[in-house]
Order: sequence, then C-alpha cells, then structure tokens
Amino acid sequence: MPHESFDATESHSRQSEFSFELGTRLRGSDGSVSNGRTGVITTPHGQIKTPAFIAVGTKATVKAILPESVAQLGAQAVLANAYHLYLQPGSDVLDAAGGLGRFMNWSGPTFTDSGGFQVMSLGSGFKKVIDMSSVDQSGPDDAVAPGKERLANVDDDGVWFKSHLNGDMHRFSPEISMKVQHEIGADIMFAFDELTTLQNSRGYQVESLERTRLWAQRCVAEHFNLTDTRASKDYQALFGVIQGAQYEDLRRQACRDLGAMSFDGFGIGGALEKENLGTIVGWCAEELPENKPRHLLGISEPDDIFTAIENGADTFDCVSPTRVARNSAFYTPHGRFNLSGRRYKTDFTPLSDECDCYTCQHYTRAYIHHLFKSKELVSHTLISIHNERFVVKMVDDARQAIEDGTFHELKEWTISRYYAGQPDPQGLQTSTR
RNA sequence: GGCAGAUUACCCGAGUGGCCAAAGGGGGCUGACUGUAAAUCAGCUGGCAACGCCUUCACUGGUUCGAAUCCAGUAUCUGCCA
Repeated sequence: MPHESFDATESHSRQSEFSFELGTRLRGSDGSVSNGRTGVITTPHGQIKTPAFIAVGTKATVKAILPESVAQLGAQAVLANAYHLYLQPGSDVLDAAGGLGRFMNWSGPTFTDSGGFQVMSLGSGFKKVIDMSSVDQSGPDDAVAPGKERLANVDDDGVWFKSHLNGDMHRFSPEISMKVQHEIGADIMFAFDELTTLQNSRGYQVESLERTRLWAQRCVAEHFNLTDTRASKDYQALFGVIQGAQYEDLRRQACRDLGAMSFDGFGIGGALEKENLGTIVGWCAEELPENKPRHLLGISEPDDIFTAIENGADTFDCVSPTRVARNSAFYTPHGRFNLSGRRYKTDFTPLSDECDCYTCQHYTRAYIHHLFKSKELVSHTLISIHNERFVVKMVDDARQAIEDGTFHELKEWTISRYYAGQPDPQGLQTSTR
C-alpha cells in the first residue's frame, strides 16, 4: 500500500501559497497569556482575518443568499461540502467550471468539508432521536440506532454511502475525498475523518480515532500526490481534523499525532457538549502547532463562539444562521426569537435596531413575518442575510476586541445580554430589543 | 311543484347505536434546530376550578339504559324530473 510507506511529515514546496500569520495574543482576564489570538490566513483567493466566521454553503450556495450579498454582509470565506457536491452535480463539473469559487461566483477564499460529517449525520446520527434503551451494542458502531436504515456505514478503509437523492451506493475513502476536494478546488480542504456521537462508548471512540489518524496520513499522502499531478492549479491547503470526543487523553494524542503530519492547519471536530467546548479547544490549542490555524467545526452560538475564541480557535462555520432563518428564527443582541409568532404581526421595527445588515436597513419584522406566514421565499433570504451578518459581526467584534484589549468585557456584555433576553421557560416573555 | 342526496369543530373531511370531544388533512399557536437527507421536525388546537366535569356533529322533538349515528318535522344547499 503506497500510503503506508509515505512520510506524512515531509513538507511540500508549494505551501508558500498558503500562510497563517499570527497577530495579537489574547491576555486572560487576570493578565496571563491565553491561547486566544488574532491572525491572518492567506490563500490564493485572498486573506481571512481571524477570528472569523465562515459562511456555510454546502451545495455551493449559502442557502437563500446571493454570493454578492454574502460578500456584502462581511463574510470572508465560504465552506462547501465535498460529499454533497460529489453527488450533485459531480465534482468533475466543478473542476470543469474552474473550481468552486468560479462556479458559484464567489471570488474570496473557500473551504470544503471532506464528507466526514456525513459519516455521522447519515450513519449513527441518522435517526433523529436515539433511544439508548434499544441501542444495539453488538455492532462495530455502538451508537447504532436500530429501526431505521442508515445511509452511511464505516469500515477501516472508508465509508459506504447510500445516496439520499436516489439510493445509489457510493464509496468514500481518504483518497476519494481528496480527489473530490481537489476537483472542487477550494483553498482549504479538510482531511476525511469519522465524526462520532456522544452516544458512542469510549472503546468505540478509541477505535474511531485510530481510524481517523490512519485516514489523515492517507489524506496527506494523496493530497501531495494530487498537488503534484495537478500542478497548474492553485495550491490547496489541507487541514487535519482532531477528534477524540470529550476525552482529554484522546484529544491530546490526536493533536500530537496529526500535529506532526504536514497539515496546513487543523479542524477541531466532534459532537461537543456545550460545557466542555472551551476545555476541549484549550487542550487542542496547547498541543497543536501554534503557527497553524485552528478551525472549530460547526459552532455559532454566542457563548460557544466567545469560549472557543478565548481558548484558541481561529475560524468557525455553522449551518445554524441560515437553517434557523428558514424556520423563521432571528438573532438579536437579546437572544434568538421566532419571527413566525403572532406578536410580530404589526411590529414595524427592524429585526434588530442595532444591526447594520441590508435586511435591517430596509425591512420590518411585520413585513418579514408576513412573507414567512405566506410562504414567500424572500423571507428566507432576508432573515438569512441578517442572521449571517449577526454572527459574522459578532466574531469580527471579538477580533477587534482582542486587538483593543477589551475581549473579556465584550464577552461578558454580549453573553449576558443575549441569554438574558431569551424567553423564560414559560415562554411568557416576548422580544425586547 | 316532484324525486333523490347532503348539512360534523376555524376550513376541508372520516365516522352511520356504546371503544367519540369525535380519524386524517389544511390552517392556527408554541417550541426545537451547532462541519445541512432540513423552506425541516415536534407538541398543542371545544370549554373548565382538568387523572374529572361541562357543552358540541344544521334546528326542534322523539326512540333507546345509551344517539354525530335510528325516527319525525323544520331550515338551507346540491342534482335529476316537470
């Protein structure tokens, strides 16, 4: 097997097209040096000032938002998904189009996720509610939810996916994910990993983590191979993904293992419990090379963002701003609320009177409420623009605050306002802006 | 004018003697959503002092231990015939 003899730690000559420059170091509230920092990621398609929130555009579109609007609202980069684009329209189409950015008319930096998330979302996480009393512990994946067919099944070499579009079987492996991601052509790619769930036992997490480690080696090998054979293309950076669930020893070991490989940066993945998020990011930040960027996958709640930044995460992505927007939820500095509520029918104020987004500059809650209730699609667009702007700006403000030395004050103020404004458990309180 | 059929909760629509405060949709209300199987999903949707009670299946009156369901009359609507 060629990848077994490959030295994944050797450097690659074309890495100069990708770089990460450290900026200001965050000081702890007691004045000590912390893991948080600002920085600048340079890619062939532009720079990303970090910390930064990356807009998710799974199928080469940030759902309901034109790329021009994505740029206007301040998003610095877009993250698409290799598995979804491989299924439709096919990564060869994106390759022929000149890459993801050209295909979707986005001139800035781009990311692709490897398909690793789908190992979980279409596999053990496929069933929405896992009833632990009926979990079959006999299989290799002990978070299997019986009673519903899975669309992803893992083995040591890769994953079989059953297409949710037409039922076709598709094989994904580290090599295939790399090939697909190279064809898609994003500036930053993620190594193919296995995402586990919190329901998996420690034994399974250990087994899975070793699989992800071997896959990481194979991804690096195949990445270099493809970089050489596709030499006319811009250099694409590769981030390894740190798993290990909530276990400190596993997380630290994963960081040491992958940190020694020739990755350009790292993703921190896994189903994380909110309470442990900062701690886990902190372990990773301590172990990973300081001069490489760290992307925390799938996070956007204000408390999570601030905690992650404080503990050393540089970039984030999340489907939440656009997904909840399509279900009528909008963010405000005082919490998240459902615009479909009757109370907004004659509320002629903007979604947030502190927001500078296009939606808030031109439209009222009452109008967007009406659009949503009457199933007019522009409601999705308007709320998505707002929500995406809300998170982008929150992270931008955090970056500025690190440089200004006011991060901890901003964190305290932002979080206390946001969660104080949430409806109480009785649901009696309405939005206060 | 004659004959036949209809009338169920906000709307549509099941139900044709007790398991019916009444299926299923829609609509409405509330909530959830963290590397997108997601314009999705879940709960509630006659009233109340609520493991029980009260008022509902066009209206009025019957039959029956018991009626949305059976009978009679009335009203309205729809077909066909004159």
